[in-house]
Amino acid sequence: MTDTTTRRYARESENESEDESERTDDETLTCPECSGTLTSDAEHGETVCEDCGLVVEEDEIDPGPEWRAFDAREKDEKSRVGAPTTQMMHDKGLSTNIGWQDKDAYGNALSSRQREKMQRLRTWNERFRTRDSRERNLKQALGEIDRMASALGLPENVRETASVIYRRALEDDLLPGRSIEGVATASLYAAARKAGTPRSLDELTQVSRVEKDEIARTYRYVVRELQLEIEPADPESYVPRFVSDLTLSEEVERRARQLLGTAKEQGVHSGKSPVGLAAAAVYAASLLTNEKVTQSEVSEVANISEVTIRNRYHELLEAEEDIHGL
DNA sequence: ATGGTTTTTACTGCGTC
DNA sequence: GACGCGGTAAAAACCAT
Repeated sequence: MTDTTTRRYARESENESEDESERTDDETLTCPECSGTLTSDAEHGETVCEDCGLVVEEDEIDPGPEWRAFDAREKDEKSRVGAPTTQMMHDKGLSTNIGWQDKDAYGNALSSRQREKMQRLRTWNERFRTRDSRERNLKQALGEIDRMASALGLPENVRETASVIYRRALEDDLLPGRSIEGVATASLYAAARKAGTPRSLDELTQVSRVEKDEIARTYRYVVRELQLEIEPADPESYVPRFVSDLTLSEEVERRARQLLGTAKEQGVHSGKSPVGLAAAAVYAASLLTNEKVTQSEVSEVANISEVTIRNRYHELLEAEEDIHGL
């Protein structure tokens, strides 16, 4: 479950991508406390920082099987159940599905009489499955979330989180007076930020059927009502995306993070838009590493004005100098 | 609504290829 | 002459009050 977690923000450069071989299915993240590497441990249901031991998430449920199978035949023999539950389907994937093939459990064709019966059952089952408005509501919203998430290239776990948020909004009766679309978009926006793979409101607006103002308004509302704790986006979380969109090296990414780090220590960053800071850091880093990109290129991928980049990157470089001046 | 802050828009001047 | 860059002033957007 924990393997499709947040996008991987490569921050290593010392250990030359060697020791990856052992646990390739564990995506690496960084610890919020000491920025060490996080390791997810499905058996204990925890995500732990290797350096400081901080347990980031507890009590995750491992929906996988408790047995191991070494080939397809064993898997067939040991498996007793269907697919794991998922928040991404409106009924968590738990409802009954009647197969479309007119075959019985042994694969034999059904008599015409039985076929008619099955057809009626299918109809009724479908009606019950999506009967009350809540379920239909959810169905539509989750579809939207899925659509927007893939348009924005957001990983599956973000969609799951968005689904959970939406579900809670629905349960707390936050929907009346607000559009399904709006709440769905707001949920996704919140989920992306929470997962450390933020997308700007502008980006959300591009894929949503709802106006920017409404998204922002609904987002604030949902966050307040559900008491979601979402810190302001960390500029660093935008860096990898910009770097890769501009096809720059790891080195640039490292420098950019470093610049943002010192800027943070100096407190230069408060009140400024995280996106602007990230863009400026990437630009400044590209200068420092002789992999120059133009301001307009950066402004393009970051959706930020060149003026802002200029202002910010001066401040970043000043902060850097002040540190060295000590 | 209001005022303070930040970002954007638009424009200008300078140096380089 | 086009392009990249820096700077500025005024407008627009944003946020807390």
